[in-house]
Amino acid sequence: MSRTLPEPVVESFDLTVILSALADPGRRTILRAMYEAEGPVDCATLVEKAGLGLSNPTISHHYRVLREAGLTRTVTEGRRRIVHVRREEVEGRFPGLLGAVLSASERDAHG
Amino acid sequence: MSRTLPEPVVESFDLTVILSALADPGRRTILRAMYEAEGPVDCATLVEKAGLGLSNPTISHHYRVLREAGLTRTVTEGRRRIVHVRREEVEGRFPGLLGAVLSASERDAHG
DNA sequence: GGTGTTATTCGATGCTTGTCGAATCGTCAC
DNA sequence: GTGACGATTCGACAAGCATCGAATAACACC
Repeated sequence: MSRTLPEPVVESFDLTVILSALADPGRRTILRAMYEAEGPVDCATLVEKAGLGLSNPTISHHYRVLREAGLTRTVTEGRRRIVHVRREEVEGRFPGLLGAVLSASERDAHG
Repeated sequence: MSRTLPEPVVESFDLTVILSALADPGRRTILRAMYEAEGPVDCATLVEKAGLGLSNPTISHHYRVLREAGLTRTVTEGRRRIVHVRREEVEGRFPGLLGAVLSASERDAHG
């Protein structure tokens, strides 16, 4: 069976939590890779694509932070985790925020 | 004499530092008050306007974080500190970012 | 110079965070 | 079942951060 991991509803998004999540360069790299991939991707592929030199526990931790902030959705699919960015919801709640941060992340030297 | 307190040049802005600075609700409140005030304001007036219940050392610390991130400029003027947001510079480096965060901050329950 | 004002620095404290190794869990394939 | 795989959880650690009270600094004004 596939199930969606715990995540906040859009009404309870907290800007402090979201910005804290975005304040980490590793998480921004993950998020950008997820954003550029069109449609859902599994974690392993994404991590490889992002190419950050972090251990699995750390990456798993970052996925959780992003998800609990409301930025991403994770669905279990067999032993994979399929992830994607909750674009419309984030955009509806905080218009322009995600786009601005991600394009800023491209310009920034450290991602 | 009036002098400008240490601040980074726009080329060395670091997105991680900027987002970390923006991730604190107190700092966002200060920044929003500074942004809404047209033209430079002194710290005392601004703090009163912002109305956050924090001690002076803490507020001073927040001013410093904002300044060292490159978001604000502080100029000493007698015993006052005149502050303002470095709008054009931030906008030139990370377009849309500041506006998105500040308008998000207005929508957010916790600032 | 002495005094009050404005803001910073110092030192301490408690909390949070990023990171990892080891152990664990759920799932698929054989 | 047994093993391998993908990912999470647990426990720990060092680093960073927000906060405050007390002390300090810079300045204006009489």
